Amino acid sequence: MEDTKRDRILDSATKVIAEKGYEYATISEIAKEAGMSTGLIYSYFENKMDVLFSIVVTFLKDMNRMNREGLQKLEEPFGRLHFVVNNFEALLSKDEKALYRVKVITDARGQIVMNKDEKLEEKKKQIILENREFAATIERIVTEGQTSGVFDKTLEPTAVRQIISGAVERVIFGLLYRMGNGDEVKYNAQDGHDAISRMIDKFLSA
Amino acid sequence: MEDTKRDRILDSATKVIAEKGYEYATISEIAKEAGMSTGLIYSYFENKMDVLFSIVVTFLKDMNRMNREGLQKLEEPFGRLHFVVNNFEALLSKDEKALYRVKVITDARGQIVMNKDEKLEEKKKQIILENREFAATIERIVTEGQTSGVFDKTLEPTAVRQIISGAVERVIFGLLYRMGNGDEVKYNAQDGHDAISRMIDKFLSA
Amino acid sequence: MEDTKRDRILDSATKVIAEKGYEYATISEIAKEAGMSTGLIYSYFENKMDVLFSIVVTFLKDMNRMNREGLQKLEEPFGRLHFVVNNFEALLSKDEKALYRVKVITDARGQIVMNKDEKLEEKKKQIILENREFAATIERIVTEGQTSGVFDKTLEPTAVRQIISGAVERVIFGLLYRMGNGDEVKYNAQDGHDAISRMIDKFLSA
Amino acid sequence: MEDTKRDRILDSATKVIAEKGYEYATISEIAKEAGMSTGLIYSYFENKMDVLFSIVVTFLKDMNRMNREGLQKLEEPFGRLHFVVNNFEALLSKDEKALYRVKVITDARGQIVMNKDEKLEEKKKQIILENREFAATIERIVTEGQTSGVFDKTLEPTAVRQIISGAVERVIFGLLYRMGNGDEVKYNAQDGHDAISRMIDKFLSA
DNA sequence: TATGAATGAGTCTTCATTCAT
DNA sequence: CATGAATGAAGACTCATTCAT
Repeated sequence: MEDTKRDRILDSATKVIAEKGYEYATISEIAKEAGMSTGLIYSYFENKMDVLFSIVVTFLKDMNRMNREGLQKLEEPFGRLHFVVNNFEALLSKDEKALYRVKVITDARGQIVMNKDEKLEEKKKQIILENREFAATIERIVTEGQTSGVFDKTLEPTAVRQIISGAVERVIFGLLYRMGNGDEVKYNAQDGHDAISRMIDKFLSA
Repeated sequence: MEDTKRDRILDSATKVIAEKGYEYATISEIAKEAGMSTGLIYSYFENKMDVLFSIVVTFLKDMNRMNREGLQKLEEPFGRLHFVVNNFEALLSKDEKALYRVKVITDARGQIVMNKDEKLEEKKKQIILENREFAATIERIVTEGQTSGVFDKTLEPTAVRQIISGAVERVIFGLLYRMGNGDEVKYNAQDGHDAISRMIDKFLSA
Repeated sequence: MEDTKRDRILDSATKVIAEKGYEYATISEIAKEAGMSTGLIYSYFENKMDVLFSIVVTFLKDMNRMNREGLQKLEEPFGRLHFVVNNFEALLSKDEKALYRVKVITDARGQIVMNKDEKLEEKKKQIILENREFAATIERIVTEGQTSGVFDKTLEPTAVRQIISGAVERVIFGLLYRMGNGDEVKYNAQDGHDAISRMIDKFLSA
Repeated sequence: MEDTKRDRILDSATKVIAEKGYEYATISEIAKEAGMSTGLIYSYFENKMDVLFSIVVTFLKDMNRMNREGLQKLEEPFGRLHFVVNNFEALLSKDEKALYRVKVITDARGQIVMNKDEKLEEKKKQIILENREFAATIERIVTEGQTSGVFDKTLEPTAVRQIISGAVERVIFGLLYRMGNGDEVKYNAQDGHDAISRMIDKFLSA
């Protein structure tokens, strides 16, 4: 029951933050969206930023767990890399509302580094740890692929990681903001996925 | 002289916003950084968001102008695409402080769509227009490259555009935040640039 | 309970605005006077001007209601006119603090016309409507009195209305500012009332 | 030459203050209206309130001087009273722009009492003195009229003074604000003047 | 647990006033 | 004299956070 409520807060927060941005998302609107009072949020979270961090932690933990479990059964470097990217995409867009997460996670990136709040130090560490695991996962796959000769050996693994995650994030962003900043996109979810797969295949091939 | 002062505000704002994020960047800190009083900022800009928008407009205009001028002399699709990416990178990282712009421009993306301020409507339109020009420039190069048979014809141009700009942005971000979220990078500016070039070459080749 | 609090704000505001004038009355002083925090005022009112408008609306509504109710039982033109004036006086000076209202309402007159705030448009309309009702009430009494031959037929009703309300307002002002601008008065509330009554009787008699 | 400039400031200030109210009238707008820089205003006046006070002083001095000069030749109480009222009206509405003065003087009434500015103490005293002279002038006429049996002896002179000045002020206000608060008037300047004359005649007659 | 009224620190923004030129 | 750029104090308003009920 309690967990249900905590999740409801996280869901509402994800939606509201994605729509307005972290700064303009108010606790009272998140509470209203979750159908509860503002006060209750503070019995589940330390403060507003804790909510943001919690969304990120949850996302990262889910992703890393999925990767740990699935990668055990996969050997082939390209297959492994696609698996990771698929998980990332899946978590970011498994349902309509979850699409919001991309925005929230982007928003959070800046906040995490800046955070000075003592009470969130623990959660910050978790995020850093999970981030590191995710980063290491990709880098390991790349390095292994390079060692085994399937991947281009001249590529710097952390650069590859940034290129792939940046590309994925932006492709999803494009789907999220059809609204109009002048850079609308013309692909759908499937097209976006295909384009990324192709990019990975070609980019990394030796 | 006046323009110097306006530029000084824009520079300080870029720095402060990049460091703290738009929401936590206060006008008074921007003013202090620029070595002037808060009031003076308001004789150069309508309000805080106007400052943000102005940074973006300046950046986009510079970039589009550089593209318009340079692309005239280039014929080859890959050369043209690299030229555009180089300009983007150059503007984002030509000097130490300019690196901040990536962060600011990312921050601004959310604010632009949300903006309701009547007084900034004109500037918002400019941003949308410039965004559109940039988007169109890349898409045109892609389409032309596909028509002439040098580029992979199965790729959707707007998806290509998102992939490339997302990748570039993230690679630069990686340089900016060496600080520690758990996803530190191990490349330098040159390595990053090379990785992107290679990605583009391989990704788009027919 | 809530209404008590709203009323407390209105009372404090009336006092502070009367003492300092609308411009120099600060929300924080009104709050202090009401024994609450500044923030709370904003959960009862849109903004500072809303507070001012609300005082006026309340006053005008009370007055018009009293007139509607009492005038039904009165036939004689002079009696009717005195009744309206008595109500006006009574509302303006029924207790020590209420005397402040004269000043506030005078202050508000300028603000109402100037107001551009969309959110207060509705309240502004109410004020205009109530003002119109009050004006119409006096004018009707005058016209009826003229038709029945008791009032001087050469007088323009709206001019009569201005003369009477201006006179009443100033007589009360005189009581309010015993303080010293050089135009102190020597009458008390009863004398002032009598002088006005006499003026009305003589001025309007055919 | 200097006096011309000072007068121009006073004129512009009168207009702007009447249109926006003292609080919303900015020095920079007054300066623009007067066709000069903000700084120059400060070589003619101590500060913003000094400008307001100076308008009032000028008005009061003019009025009292006119009364002193003209009343010498008049004997009859009613004639003397009408003369004073005519002067008041004339100064307030001799030309289109001068009509603004009513609003300014009303605005000023509150400010004068409140004023704490040491530098304006002298001017404040002048205003009080001139106010006192004006008040005394009317009161003297009333008392004399009562003594000689032409005026109603039961009327308290200061109450009479308030009634008359309030009535005149409001009648002129009605002409000034045709704009719409719900209490529009239907008389013109001549009608208004006539109504007041009649009121005085009837009100004061023994 | 749950509520939401109440708090008040923190920011943007305005504008009277000054002063270097 | 005259300018208007520059200052910075002051105040409206927001909203995360608390806590009595």
